[in-house]
Amino acid sequence: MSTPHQTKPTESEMEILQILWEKGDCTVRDVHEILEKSKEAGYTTTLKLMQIMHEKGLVSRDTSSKTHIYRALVNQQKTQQQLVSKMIDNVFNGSAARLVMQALGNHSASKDEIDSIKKYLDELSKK
Amino acid sequence: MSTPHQTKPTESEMEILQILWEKGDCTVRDVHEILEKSKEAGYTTTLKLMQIMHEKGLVSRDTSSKTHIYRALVNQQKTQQQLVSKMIDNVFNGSAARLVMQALGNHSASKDEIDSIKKYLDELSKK
DNA sequence: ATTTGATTACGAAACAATTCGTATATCAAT
DNA sequence: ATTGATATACGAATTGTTTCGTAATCAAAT
Repeated sequence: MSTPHQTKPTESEMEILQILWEKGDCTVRDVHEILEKSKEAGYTTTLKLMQIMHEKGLVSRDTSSKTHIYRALVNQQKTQQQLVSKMIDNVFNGSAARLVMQALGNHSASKDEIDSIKKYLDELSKK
Repeated sequence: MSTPHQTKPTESEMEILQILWEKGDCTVRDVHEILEKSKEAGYTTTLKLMQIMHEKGLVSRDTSSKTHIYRALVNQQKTQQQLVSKMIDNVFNGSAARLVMQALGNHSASKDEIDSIKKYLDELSKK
């Protein structure tokens, strides 16, 4: 019995998954309105993407009413893990530590974030 | 004066850049032989990829002898930063901390690695 | 000089991702 | 019933990536 090999979501698909993970059940319009804030896109483009995601099994779809309701089917943690692992391999030659430092070296991490990571590392060390 | 907008390398291009960053100057055959260890690929496929990378300005090419010599033109740190930033946005909703924890939560990080990250974080905090 | 082997050049096929126009269906308001 | 607004379905164009076959070129060995 083999796991049904989950194919890696594309960038556009990730944008949509983010929204579904946060909001839960969504119509195409729900998703599209959020997407529009950060991106130029036609409605039917978003629709088509979500239909394809359904074909791929990334999302479920409730078609009982005229307006379909979508929901993420793939797990957020698992998907993130999958993508991070790939990046560690493909970009950082297998070293998780180097990825971490690169991610933190940037301005992007705030003092609070750094503290919470420290705490997390302490937890890890204990084991 | 605008920066010459460096387009994000594809996965295959990253595989090749990794090799060039490590080895320095390489012929197509050099690269191909290393690539073959971890991947099925024809020689002309590798050649074509490197030619395209040259067109894109990712690598330089010395054609003074019959066998051309390639070298990475893009900076390793900058490229990694670019890809990590994109992933933080696209996969982790802008939170570097969450990416870091995801990367570390995995089996992958050893005790030594964790310690070196801690040290790094202390340096960061001081500023 | 000819052959052999390795190299680059070129083009095209195969595939995947993205975008959107147009057609069709449904429902609610008139 | 008709209209208008909104939804999905479908197909196709566009663009980017990957793959590789074939031809042309060159150099070394015979």
